[in-house]
Amino acid sequence: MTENAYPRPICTIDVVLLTLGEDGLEVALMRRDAEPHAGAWSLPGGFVHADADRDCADAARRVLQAKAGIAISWLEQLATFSGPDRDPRGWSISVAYVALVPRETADGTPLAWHRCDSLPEMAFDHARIARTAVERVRAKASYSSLPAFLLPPTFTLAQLQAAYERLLGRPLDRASFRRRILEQDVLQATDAKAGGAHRPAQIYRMREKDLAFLDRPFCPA
Amino acid sequence: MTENAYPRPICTIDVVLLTLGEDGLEVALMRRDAEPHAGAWSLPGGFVHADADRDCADAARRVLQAKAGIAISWLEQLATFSGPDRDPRGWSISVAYVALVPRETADGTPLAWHRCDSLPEMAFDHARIARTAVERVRAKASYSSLPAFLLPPTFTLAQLQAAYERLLGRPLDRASFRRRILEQDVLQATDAKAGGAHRPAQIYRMREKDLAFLDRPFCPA
DNA sequence: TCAATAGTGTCTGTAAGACAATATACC
DNA sequence: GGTATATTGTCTTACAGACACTATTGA
Repeated sequence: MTENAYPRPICTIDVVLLTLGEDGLEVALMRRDAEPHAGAWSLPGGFVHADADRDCADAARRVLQAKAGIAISWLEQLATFSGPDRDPRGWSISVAYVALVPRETADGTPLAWHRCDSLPEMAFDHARIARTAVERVRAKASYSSLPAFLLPPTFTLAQLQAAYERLLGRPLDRASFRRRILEQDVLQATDAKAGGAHRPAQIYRMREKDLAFLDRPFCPA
Repeated sequence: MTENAYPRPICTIDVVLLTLGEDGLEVALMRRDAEPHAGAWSLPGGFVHADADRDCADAARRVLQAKAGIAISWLEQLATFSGPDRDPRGWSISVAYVALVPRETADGTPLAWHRCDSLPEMAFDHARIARTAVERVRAKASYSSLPAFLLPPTFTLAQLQAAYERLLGRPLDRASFRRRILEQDVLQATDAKAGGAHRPAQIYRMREKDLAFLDRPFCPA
């Protein structure tokens, strides 16, 4: 590796911020207010601030705080997209992140939420980035506790099962779901019960803050 | 996103080139011949060439061709590592890739191969990058056809099973392995048989060039 | 015929899916 | 008690793991 004789690429980060609506995943989009692609839909993103950001994930958190006013419960690096043509300003790199927020948090946000199965035209290669994120999240739903990060901090098993079902795109057996999830030891029963006009449900929270991997995944088929 | 008022980070790519030895995964390292960290072990890598590379993966392939003289059978983006301290020259980004080569290809290479379970001191954060790659490859072994990419284009079931076992770190039942792998329909029998002093084994090749995901993963435990 | 490895058949325990039965709340 | 949902129990089936058996080669 010799000293860099090459011009440095443009370096940005972009965030695919997702939440779960009635009809499946929704992504947060913004209208670009500057060129290039002014007026087009785009993912929240921006340049890395070398003086302030400790790394790219930190930049992603800063952008979410600035543009959506939220601190994120779950953030994961997705992939890095690069090439000479994706940004008209020149050879560029975008480090993309996926973030998940519960519906309630999403609704308190100035962002525009779009259903992921019918994305609008988007600036740069942002549509491709968003599709990659959706694939990743769906895949990860089958073998991890990821869907819990689309729910509020406490939830019932029925709510959790509904989140899995919407991500996996198929119904799950109630009894099997309960057995599998509970024996994974990722949930912790709280001392609260859900109200309502019927038998109240036990309310759970995640045992750990982090994503947990399931010993036995849900078959994606 | 406003016009970039910030200095652009240093942008490099690094490749964790892996092969499978008797005692498990081995990684290809080089001695750095320039500052910083001259003389230290490092991953093959380099700067992105904005005039020549179509994207970062292309840069990774170019580096492997130049430094190892090989065209790679499998290359996957691993993750991007970034921050102000990982490179003494300044705030930097490294897009890291994992590449797999069969033993025979590895041996025909000018690189130094080190066992992954006892890495030497390495330049930058390359040791961390290498560890992340090894984790990824081990995890992926349990639910995909990845181990086949550490073998020559054709192989016997016994060789494939041995590759899985070395990556998973535990023995697998011969009959179960055969059933599971064959019913996944990822292998294709050739018309050749392996020689040797015993009953010859059927020789297989991958049905597709790409990584295949298994319906039912091998339990990592 | 023996040694060594390849490939097949059978049994058993486990767990998932289906579904019925029971529990618990509010009305 | 009625209704709606939560939770538990039971049955059946599929399959992974264990392991024994058969097959095929060269020596």
